[in-house]
Amino acid sequence: MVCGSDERGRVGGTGPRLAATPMSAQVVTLRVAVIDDDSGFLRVLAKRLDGAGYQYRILSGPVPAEELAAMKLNALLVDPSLLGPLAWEFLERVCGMLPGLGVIVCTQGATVAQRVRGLRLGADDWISKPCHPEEVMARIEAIVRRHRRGQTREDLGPLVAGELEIMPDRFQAYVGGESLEFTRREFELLDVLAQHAGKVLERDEIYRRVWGYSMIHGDRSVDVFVRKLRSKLQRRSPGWDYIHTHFGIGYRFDPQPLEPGADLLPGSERVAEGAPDAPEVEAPKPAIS
Amino acid sequence: MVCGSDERGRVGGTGPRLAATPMSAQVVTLRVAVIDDDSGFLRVLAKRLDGAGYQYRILSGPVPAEELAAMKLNALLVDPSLLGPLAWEFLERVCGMLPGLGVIVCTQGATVAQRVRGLRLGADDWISKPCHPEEVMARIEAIVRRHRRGQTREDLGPLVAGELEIMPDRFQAYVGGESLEFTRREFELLDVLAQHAGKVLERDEIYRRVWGYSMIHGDRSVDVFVRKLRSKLQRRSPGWDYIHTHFGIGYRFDPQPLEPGADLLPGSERVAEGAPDAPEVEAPKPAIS
DNA sequence: GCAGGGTGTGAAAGTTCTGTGAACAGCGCG
DNA sequence: CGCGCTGTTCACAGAACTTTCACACCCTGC
Repeated sequence: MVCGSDERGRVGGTGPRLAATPMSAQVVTLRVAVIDDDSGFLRVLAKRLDGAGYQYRILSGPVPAEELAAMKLNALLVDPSLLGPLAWEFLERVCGMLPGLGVIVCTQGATVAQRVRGLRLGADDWISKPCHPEEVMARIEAIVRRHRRGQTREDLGPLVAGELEIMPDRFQAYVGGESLEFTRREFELLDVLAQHAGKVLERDEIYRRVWGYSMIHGDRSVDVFVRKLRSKLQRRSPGWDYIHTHFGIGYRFDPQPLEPGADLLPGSERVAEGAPDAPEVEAPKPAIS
Repeated sequence: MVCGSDERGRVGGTGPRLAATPMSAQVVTLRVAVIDDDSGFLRVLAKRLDGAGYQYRILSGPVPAEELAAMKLNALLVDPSLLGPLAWEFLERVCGMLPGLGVIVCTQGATVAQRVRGLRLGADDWISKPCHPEEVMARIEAIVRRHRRGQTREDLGPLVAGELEIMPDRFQAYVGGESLEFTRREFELLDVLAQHAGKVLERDEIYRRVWGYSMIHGDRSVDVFVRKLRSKLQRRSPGWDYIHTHFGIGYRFDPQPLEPGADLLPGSERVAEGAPDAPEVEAPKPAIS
């Protein structure tokens, strides 16, 4: 059953929306962190960042990757020279944990080998000091732009699916005008799923889009929230199946009306498992759907 | 020459399959084009590109964006100095037209203003010559990696083979719009085979691509899964042979319609095949072919 | 034609994954 | 400070999937 749900579709809405940074700001406000301690460089750079209207934060020392994750950054500019010998480890850790973050190394006097290593560890760009702040800005923009590209465009218009109406601007979804009282995370999860309606999203992908960083192995948060969603959806919109499980992969949002009489169709009597004449080659295992 | 031999059913999509997810494909073959005429630079770069196993193409002059689009590239390395005054226009056009392409400018003696302009026009990186080829490689990788992140499998078009339609974004294959309910491994195996349609894949190679590591001697998993595939394929698409055995070697995916009269040969009297859903416990022994 | 190893098949045994209920921790609020 | 709400983590049972096994059968080489 290839989703016959044509009743999807954003209506209205315009500008792009970031997934990692669920801010609704129409104007693209980038969130940038700078790990550096060169006061002269910082001064001129800060001026440019202000001029561009970015939100930024200057950090003059190592910061745990978890903290960076909490900042919901778009880009990180870092001079590894003040991180000491742990710089490589830091870089690897940050890049691995925050695949959605643009990482730019900006330092003085690095060898080709060092630059290559940094880039291979996950850095997106490597700038050699001294450098012109405007070029730094342009590179930050290029990194962020590139990252956004390929990301599905999301717009802020309401999304209708089945009996459900998702309104991103209110962080809420409705059935028949009544709110389903989703919490923030629940809503974001639903929104992410609904934006990719019809497609199977892997757990890790879902996690990254909703939580903003990579899922650690064994985390069941996605499952738990899916249950919450299902529970609320089912209460307000029984008769529809919205979220389907794909074993070993993830979930797929695809509203489908449940046929009330589906189970009455053929011989109403339960075709017991012991049907003597059924060769039972391989029952059409009703995969979780 | 860039264009490889994957001129099969995959429709839509922007190039080779990615391994953004831990799915199949171990070897990621990037497709790169280089617009440059510096023979020395090209020589050493070509060596690196070969070493990395990339498919690439050297172009020594301007190429219309449409042509670049047709090459399904992952990245483009360009020296604007040989494009003359139209370089900026070219850059803007290419970047605007092919948002999925990573563009790296590599040229000699550019001013900060020029670099900034290039980056703002859409270039993803700007390298100053002279530069180390290894760094160029690392930057290409970084660009492509960055670009792939946050991307879903949406761009992977469906693959059509026989009556079968393989849809990577759903981890599922369909016949006549009906899902064959493949499990994850089954699907990955089918996908790997189908991507190399017509070619015989050795068991070990199949195993490595699907399971991700080397097969230990005596493992029959591939055989077992091939049986599952055949079973499901045969139920939904009788009349077609998809997977062929090559004794002592492995398997080959190659959809072939069965000729209705073919089974008249030996005494295999066909059980009524009228009902599509007939139990059909045992198909006429499929001669290994 | 025969022996030996490769392949098809069905089913049991073994793993991993998901649904679920509930405990636990952090936070803002009255 | 207790309370309600939210989000996270845990443990367990059942379901779904993989792997392993044994055996029949087929192919190839001698």
